Amino acid sequence: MTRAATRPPSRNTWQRQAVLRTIEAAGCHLSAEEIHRRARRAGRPIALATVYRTLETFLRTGLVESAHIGDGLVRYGLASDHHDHLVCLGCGQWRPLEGCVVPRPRSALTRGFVVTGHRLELYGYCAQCRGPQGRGEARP
Amino acid sequence: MTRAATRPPSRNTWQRQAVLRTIEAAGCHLSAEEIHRRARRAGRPIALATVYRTLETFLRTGLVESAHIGDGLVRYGLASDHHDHLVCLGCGQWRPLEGCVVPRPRSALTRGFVVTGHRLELYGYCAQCRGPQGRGEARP
DNA sequence: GACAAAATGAGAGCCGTTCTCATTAAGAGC
DNA sequence: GCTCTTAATGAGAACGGCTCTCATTTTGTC
Ligand SMILES: [Mn+2]
Ligand SMILES: [Mn+2]
Ligand SMILES: [Zn+2]
Ligand SMILES: [Zn+2]
Repeated sequence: MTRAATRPPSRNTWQRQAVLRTIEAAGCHLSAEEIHRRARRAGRPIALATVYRTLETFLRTGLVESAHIGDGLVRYGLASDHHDHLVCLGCGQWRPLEGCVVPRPRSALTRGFVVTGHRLELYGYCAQCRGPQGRGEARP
Repeated sequence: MTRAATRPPSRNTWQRQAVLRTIEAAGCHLSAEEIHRRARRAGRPIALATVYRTLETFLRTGLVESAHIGDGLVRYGLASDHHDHLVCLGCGQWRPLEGCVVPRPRSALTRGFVVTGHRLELYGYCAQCRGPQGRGEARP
């Protein structure tokens, strides 16, 4: 028989390094295709499927976090200490907010429910999308 | 020339009634396909595209609200006053919380960003899933 | 009832994501 | 360094939720 499983299989490929570097370099969460495009531009041509697989791996590891904004794209970013997010309804930008805005809810409200965490997205419009005089079409 | 536009065009079809009745009858938010299935089972065969179009119309009207849970499906439910949600990491239950827990964020934190709304999910475990001794697998 | 156009049905098309499988190459062991 | 096992990759097909197209039906108005 062959060798028994020892540790979680994980190989250090340049593709994984490229994906991680791309995510680190970005100031906000990126879609898979955007990560693909940037990683590709910054180095060797990597396959889109590899990007997806790598992101999946990083999610399992806890290295990155993912989020659905509502436009059909999943965004990926470095997982760090807890923080809430600002989401621009104009351009879809997904950016971290400094710290946490949510107070511990009074247990009277959560009857029987033990709260272990939360996820908050603040919706609105960034400076560019609000524009000079403040245009901004609402997206429900 | 023809008559000028007077009011927002909206016709009262049995399909729209069926979709609304289905959503009202459900105690929770449903996916478009689930609404399609139920409406269909409860009456005449309605087209999936019609369900989507009707939901879009209801969203514009403000009759229904939509939400992404994170599994790639959009869920639709009756729009009511704003409320946050409790999500059980054990059973996936998604239930409304009385009122809103989120304070207006200090503008110092949101530099240049105009906040128009938010979405908050409190994660944790419901009474059943906490159980007698408190089992409960985490969902990232 | 006649009419204009909103709304529908059926299915093709779109697009982000996942899967398949032949090929490559990372890491363990020598 | 070389060999070997198999994790990982690349290329493209497949998948699935959603949207679009267009001929046809139906609504609301006159
Ligand atoms: Mn984040
Ligand atoms: Mn709700
Ligand atoms: Zn913006
Ligand atoms: Zn539960």
